[in-house]
Amino acid sequence: MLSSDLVSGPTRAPTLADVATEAGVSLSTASHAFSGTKPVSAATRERVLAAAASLGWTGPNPLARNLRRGRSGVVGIAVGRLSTAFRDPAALAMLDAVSEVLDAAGLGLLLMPDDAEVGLPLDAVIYDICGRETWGAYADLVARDVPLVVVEGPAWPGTTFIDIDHRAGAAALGRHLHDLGHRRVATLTLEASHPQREREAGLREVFPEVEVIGACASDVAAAQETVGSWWDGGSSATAVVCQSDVQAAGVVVEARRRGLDVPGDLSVAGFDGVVLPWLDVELTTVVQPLADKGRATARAVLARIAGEDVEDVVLPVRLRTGGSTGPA
Amino acid sequence: MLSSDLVSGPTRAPTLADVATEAGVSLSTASHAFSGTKPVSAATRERVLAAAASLGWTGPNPLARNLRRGRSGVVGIAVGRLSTAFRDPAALAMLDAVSEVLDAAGLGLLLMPDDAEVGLPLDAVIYDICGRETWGAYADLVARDVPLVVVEGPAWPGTTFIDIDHRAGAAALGRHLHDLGHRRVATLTLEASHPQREREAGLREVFPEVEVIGACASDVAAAQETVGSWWDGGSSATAVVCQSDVQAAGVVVEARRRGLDVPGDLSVAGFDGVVLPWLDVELTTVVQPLADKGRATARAVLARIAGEDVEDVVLPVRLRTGGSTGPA
DNA sequence: CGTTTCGATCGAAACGTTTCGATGCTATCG
DNA sequence: CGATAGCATCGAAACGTTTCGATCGAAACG
Repeated sequence: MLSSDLVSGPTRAPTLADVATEAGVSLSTASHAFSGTKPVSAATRERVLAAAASLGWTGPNPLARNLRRGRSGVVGIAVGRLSTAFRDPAALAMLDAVSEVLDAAGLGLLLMPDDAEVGLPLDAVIYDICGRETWGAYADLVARDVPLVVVEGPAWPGTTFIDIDHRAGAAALGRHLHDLGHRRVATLTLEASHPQREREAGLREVFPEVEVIGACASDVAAAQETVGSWWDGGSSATAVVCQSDVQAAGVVVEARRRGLDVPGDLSVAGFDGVVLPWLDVELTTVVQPLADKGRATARAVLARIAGEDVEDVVLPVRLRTGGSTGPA
Repeated sequence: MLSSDLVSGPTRAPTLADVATEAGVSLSTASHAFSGTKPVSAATRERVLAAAASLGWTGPNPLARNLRRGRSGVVGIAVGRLSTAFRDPAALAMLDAVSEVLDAAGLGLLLMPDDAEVGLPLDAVIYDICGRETWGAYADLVARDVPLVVVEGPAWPGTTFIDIDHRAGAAALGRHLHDLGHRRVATLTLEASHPQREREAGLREVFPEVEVIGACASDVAAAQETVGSWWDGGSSATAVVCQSDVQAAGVVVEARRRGLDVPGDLSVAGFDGVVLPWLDVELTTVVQPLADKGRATARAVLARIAGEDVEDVVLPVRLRTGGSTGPA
């Protein structure tokens, strides 16, 4: 009872309509047999499944389903250049959590290099700030009414925010150093951005006169270079506060290269609370709940897609003292 | 001449049909005015564009366009758990190149956690082996006739392969160590996989009796632990050959922690040729053209999508000697 | 001036689903 | 026994494009 063309040419892939015909039921019944949206008698379902198998039908065409449903099942995540965005383990940890939640909800995660034209159907977009401030696609996405979730970002209208308490974390770190007797403190910053501004404000609650070494990406080599040329310029401090553990690691490496002992001659603090197995000192750092942040982000995405109202989230951080800071 | 409902309820987003009506042209003409598929008089185009602007039409609905075209514009890339897959800079460098080429072609890159059910419309899928051998979605994708490009993978029917010359690289590395006088050589491996088997074969061309320390992921901590317990078990060698620079870095770190000098007491070699700024010794390694590999992969994807025949690719590697290896 | 060619426009047919509403039909209830 | 409910099934209408083929003038040609 196979369908006609055994001598077929470039066989068109079978559609649900073909399956329905083969099974001798209507298109809608065939659909229900698969989706389970409406009840179908066992016998009929059997027949439909058999027809599908015999025709080699591989399930509903996702393109058609998407159009019908008005959903693509894909969430975009805007990152800068991939290799720089994910070089920091903190970004990865968060991405991991996002992916896990989205995956469980049957959604895919699409990497959006920063300035990509978005000709793709996205159900929502996550914008993970990494020291960036502008976003080429923002206006376009707003115009298209795509739900937007911004992580650690500036206040853009129409977006949901997921953030951490940068200021409190930085302030706690400042107090820790102050308690240790440090007075000449310098800081290595990220590019101007919301998290950077908040953290600097927190640090200045304790050290109003903190010196800015310079700004660089969250990258070991970049941090080495930036702090290195600062030292080369004759500057110094008893403690350096960084904006990521990766930066801090760069400062530690560079300090040692120059014969400085950490924490004997120099205290170094980071931010994030990631694990850097290759660094033989445990960094004093502000631990942020990366997995929670990722999950909160993903949950916000799901809620926004579902059309629910979503409240912004600010997650707490905590200070973890390690061996990279000591008495001044 | 604005359309009717100024007091509209939950306004349905305007469609191209609305634009056409507003502009007083047919649907097909409106479509042509945007896509440029067929010539349209300047005056008409003007009118259509104006109508689109006045209605706030944001361009063709990607879902509908995709269904019509039979393309989704999305390419999947199968990775394991994201955080482990991208912890190695080598994976990132390659991903970066893939993304760049795909992006230029207007395609998006979707991260596929390994065992995800693929209910999404993918134009093609990249399977980047990272010591993995099986692939849950493989059968499904083949059944759906999705073009598959496998990087460094086993020979699966119907897929295009992008590979590097593992064996020659490993053999060159072996000869280098042999020339330095090493005879007691051990190797840290990846999980059993095509690249691992090839590399081990290459190494055995020079050291048939090479001892296997153990298998672990390309991760500093994992490498430290694996080689550490091997040493703890009383084993030793004058040189350790690793399957990635990250593994090699782990071995270097662990060796030093135990008071071994590299390369004085122990030579360590890696694979990949990535930059690890925090490691103060330049690794002897097999440099693989990561960006080329990524570009070749992306080009293969594009060609397969276009329905062209694509030949498998094997890229050459070269030995780079650094300060991590020395006389036995 | 009759014929051909070409450019601009239009109508209609896909693309392959999901889902709304309607239609019988068989049990259930009072 | 008539009214009501519930189940299985069906037909048809979306979803919003792109594109094929046809039509209609006007310009170009001999």
